[in-house]
Amino acid sequence: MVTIKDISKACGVSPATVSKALNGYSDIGSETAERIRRTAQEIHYMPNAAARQLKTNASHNIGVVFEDETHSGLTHEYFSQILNSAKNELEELGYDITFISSKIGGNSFLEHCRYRKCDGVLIASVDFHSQQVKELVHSEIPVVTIDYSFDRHSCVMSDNNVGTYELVRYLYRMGHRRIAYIHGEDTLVTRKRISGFHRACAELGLDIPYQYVLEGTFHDPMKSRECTRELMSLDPRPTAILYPDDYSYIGGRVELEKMGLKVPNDVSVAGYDGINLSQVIRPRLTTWYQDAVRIGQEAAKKLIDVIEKKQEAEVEEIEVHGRLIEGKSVRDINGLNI
Amino acid sequence: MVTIKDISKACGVSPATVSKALNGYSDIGSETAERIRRTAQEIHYMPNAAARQLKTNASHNIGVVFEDETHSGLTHEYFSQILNSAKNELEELGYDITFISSKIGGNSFLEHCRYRKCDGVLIASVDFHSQQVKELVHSEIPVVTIDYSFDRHSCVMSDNNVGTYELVRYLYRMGHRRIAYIHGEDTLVTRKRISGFHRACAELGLDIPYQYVLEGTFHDPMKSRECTRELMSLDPRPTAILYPDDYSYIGGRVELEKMGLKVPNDVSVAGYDGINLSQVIRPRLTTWYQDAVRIGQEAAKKLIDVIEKKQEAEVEEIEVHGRLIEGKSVRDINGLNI
DNA sequence: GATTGACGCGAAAACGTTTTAGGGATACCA
DNA sequence: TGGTATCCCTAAAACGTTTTCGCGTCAATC
Repeated sequence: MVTIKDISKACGVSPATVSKALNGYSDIGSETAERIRRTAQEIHYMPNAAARQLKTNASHNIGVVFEDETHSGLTHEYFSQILNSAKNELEELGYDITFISSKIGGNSFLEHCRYRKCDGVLIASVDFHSQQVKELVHSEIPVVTIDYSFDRHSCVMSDNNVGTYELVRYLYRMGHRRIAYIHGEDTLVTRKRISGFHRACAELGLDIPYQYVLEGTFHDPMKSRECTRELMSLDPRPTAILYPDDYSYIGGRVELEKMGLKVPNDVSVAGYDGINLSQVIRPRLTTWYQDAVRIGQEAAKKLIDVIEKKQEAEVEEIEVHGRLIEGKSVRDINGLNI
Repeated sequence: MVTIKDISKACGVSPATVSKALNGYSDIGSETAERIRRTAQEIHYMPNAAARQLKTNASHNIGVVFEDETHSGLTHEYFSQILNSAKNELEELGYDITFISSKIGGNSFLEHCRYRKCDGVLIASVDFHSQQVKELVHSEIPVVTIDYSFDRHSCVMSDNNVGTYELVRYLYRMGHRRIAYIHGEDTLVTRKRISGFHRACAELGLDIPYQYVLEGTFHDPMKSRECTRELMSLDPRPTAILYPDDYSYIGGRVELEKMGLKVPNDVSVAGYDGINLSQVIRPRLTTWYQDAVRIGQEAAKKLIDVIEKKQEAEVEEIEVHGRLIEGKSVRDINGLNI
């Protein structure tokens, strides 16, 4: 392995000088610095991350907490995209990422982070109420969360309130008045969405019966099949259903087919997320697109920001705007007597 | 930060003794060792990974090379599952994983690995012909590949030859004789599958016209739409189509619907992979299940094996068995005059 | 000619571990 | 008694960096 000493010998200077030259210190003569840099290139010098970390106490390593118990973290298109985009952004900034699990270097997220000396942590797709997560958030390590907000910590999420608000308004414009909503389990995101739902209903003067609003589960086709069946056995039936996410709709759809109902002729539907899949199935799904790529980027940038100017990087709740994707899954029933 | 010295002071022994006790060396008295371990627990000692790595030259860190240029790595269900399962297995064995990119610590995969001192590397879902990958494979770093095989290196893949072989036989049993095959781009996996296809055809005495075998692209619904259209405009039409993977079928399906053809009444189809999605759509897809979880596990175990007994860990090509998932997408046309 | 400041560089300590080589007890054997 | 084996433990060096502090040189200024 080629070290700083090899360069120092080759150039006839001290190791200290090499280190400084390579790190761009100003107290090294410009031609010396140039010579050192050239030599480093030539003999393929590669700094030793461990040694550097030992001295500087900075690992240039970002921990990522993704739920893996349910195995829904990495195989979840929305979260995968976020992770992928955060990863790209972090690499751009010179940081690696390490998956944090509670099994390594101790038995909690925090201990794993300490063991690897993560400069910061990104938390997403996880049970935010768990003791482990709380412990991590309240530790000395900079943290940015995605789709959840803790006091005194920055977070990134999409405009959930606006999303359902606009979806409802869209359905209304298409003539729908009996709008059902299967929402996700109780999380901050869900609460914002429900609030957007009610806000729109209030503004539009819609009086939605409580049976039309059901608690489902995110990313769970089976649960949404149940809910769909329940909704469609009400009298009167809803003319449109809002699903908690696109993937859940896939389940609901099976149930609708089973009942002999066609989308959108017999019932209109809309999803949430705007994953690729939703635009590949037929009819193309009308849905609210969450810009997962931007969410990942913003989270990464904010985290680095917090790490680098620790003292006072502004604590903020970054909202990433989504947009309506108009598919073919909502029927215009204006004028029809339904 | 609490170090080995704090323990040594608290216990009145030397740092060396602490280190040995904690690492289970046999030349430490049992009650001393016990006392040291207890103290370590009490004051929440956490070894410093960087310092340890600097001394031992082992990082307990595994590099993972996943393609991200096409962004199909992390959002690809099959590969995500492999990654997730490899990650779990590696964590079980005390290893962390780090995503390797060519942007950090130099400008190639190899340099990044060296910078982070990865003990080994897992390569999957990547252009195996690229210079970067070759350089990495031929370096001093232990490597295990997934779905591709290099000389003198172990690899893991599923029984691709058997997969298509059995699919064809299944279609044959269901009465199909005009079987079309859209395969993936030219890779080792594809070649094995094509060979399985022809082997079955030969055994069954099927004479498949060359127009029935088309080169598509893995995981690309659009490309498979094209191919589907091409196949269905042939005369005579195939009665069954084998797709390169489940996800690709989603595209083909749209084209079939557009042509007014129903699955499986008008045409039978089968996929490959057995991802969740394929069992959630209707009709449920008949497909060959690749055991991504086992693939990830085996790859992880093999890699650690190579790392730990470097000299002669057996070089092997590990084949993970899949199985047929019988959905509803293939019609039994025995006796029908088609 | 003396003083000062800027500039360019190096010595050495430090980060927290692991590991080698050996030292002091104690016990056992001849 | 002396030798030797066994057991427990330690001193100290080493891993490859970074960084503080100070030193020498040279030019400019008084």
